[in-house]
Amino acid sequence: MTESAGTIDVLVVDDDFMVARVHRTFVERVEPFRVVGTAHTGEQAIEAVDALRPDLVLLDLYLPDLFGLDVIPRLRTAGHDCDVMVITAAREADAVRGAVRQGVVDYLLKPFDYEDLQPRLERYATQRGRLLTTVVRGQADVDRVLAGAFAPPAGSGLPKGMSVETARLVERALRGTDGTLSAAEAATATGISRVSARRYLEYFHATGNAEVSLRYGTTGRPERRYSWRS
Amino acid sequence: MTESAGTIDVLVVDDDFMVARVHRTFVERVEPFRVVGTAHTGEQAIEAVDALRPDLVLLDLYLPDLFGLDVIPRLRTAGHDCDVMVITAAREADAVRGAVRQGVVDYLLKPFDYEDLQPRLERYATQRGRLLTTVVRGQADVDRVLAGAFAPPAGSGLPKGMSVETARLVERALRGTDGTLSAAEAATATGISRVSARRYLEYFHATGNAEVSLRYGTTGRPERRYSWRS
DNA sequence: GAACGCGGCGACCACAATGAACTCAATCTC
DNA sequence: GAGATTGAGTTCATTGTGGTCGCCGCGTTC
Repeated sequence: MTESAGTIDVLVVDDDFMVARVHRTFVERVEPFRVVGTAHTGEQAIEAVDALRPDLVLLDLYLPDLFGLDVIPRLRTAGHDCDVMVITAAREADAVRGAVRQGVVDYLLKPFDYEDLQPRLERYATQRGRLLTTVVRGQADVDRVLAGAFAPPAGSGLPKGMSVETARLVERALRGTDGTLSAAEAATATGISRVSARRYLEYFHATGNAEVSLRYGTTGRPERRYSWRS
Repeated sequence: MTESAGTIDVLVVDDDFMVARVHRTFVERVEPFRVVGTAHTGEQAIEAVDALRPDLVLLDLYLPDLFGLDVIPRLRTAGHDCDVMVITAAREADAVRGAVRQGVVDYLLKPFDYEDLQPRLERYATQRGRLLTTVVRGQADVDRVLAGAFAPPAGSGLPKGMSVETARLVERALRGTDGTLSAAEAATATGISRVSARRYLEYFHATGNAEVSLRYGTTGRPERRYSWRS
């Protein structure tokens, strides 16, 4: 929802007016984030989420009226599916555990610099972009979402050093054969080198599109045989 | 490793009576888990958590009265800090994303075997034990908690000379048999050589995942027989 | 048109599994 | 009880594949 065409709307929650202001300027220096509002109490935060529908809430835990973590279930009950990033001085292990249990996307300790916040926002942005295009075919895809790891191709999400054309070529070769293919066989089948074939096959394995099994019996190192997964 | 404390109380939630029964037996086969109750609807689940105070809830998403994910904020609002592991046939990307946003500890797709559930429960148990003894001194500790939430692929730190695939193969063979296996039997069962089989079995023994007993009586050197340990 | 970035390739090194040869600790034979 | 027997544990050179490094051609940019 809220497909604000790329931008990520942020609500800043901190009881200290000056601190909230600093957070705001920090966030707005990072693309494609945009601060749509500020709140200074838990109740204000809930109202603000209701009104502004942000994608992400930067949440302090020490608020005058509520403990920050108690704000989150209130949001969920109200049907909001925004993400939450905790920014707080709270170092209690219980607070961190509770935050993880509530599914916060990150937990940043005060005091912090712009250099601390910026990479975390960027990590969130890329991770968010991946999730929005994820297709769940099996357990491997689910595990990838949980681990926050790579996403399936789904277009141009290929890592550097790989091209869509070659990927399609290898994919077709792998689909074409009954049974399994080794890296060398895939190479001769596609006409590309063994090294490249192996790189793409291993990529398919990492993304969960291919399954790999080892064949023993011959002397020498065992052979990795790949098969496409539906 | 890490038998930090007592048992972990589990509530099983599934609308299908038979399925809930199966989950129950699966869970009780894993130390130190104990099933303290079963629920078949969302409302039942909430009442059961209220009454039984479990540490972990195995939650199906397709429930007759509520969507499973809507159960979680109800629990949080009621002040329960139990963990949730989703076990469902729901493959919608929205369901997975929503589950992550709610902070579930794992998400397992049906149908599944005991061999699928068991390592996930064990991972949860060790992670839980680790969290309970964590002291937060700085950002690095917080990051470790966040990363460790899902990170370890359950056995990635193998020594040189061994491969994860072969390790998994031997592990499955060892788990599969009732009773015990010798190195030679494991070799024929897996299709690898006796030497390799023994190397992995001995590794499992060294890491505490397998128990070893000697069998005498036959002429010749006594035989080391391995059995898997939970 | 020179400099740069990117993807594929050949060559080389590392590695995991193998099987033969060897060692070892039990039982068997006398 | 000493030595032969036996079958499992242990070592090691061999081997063919996995994996990496740097080069090269090609398209793109300034």
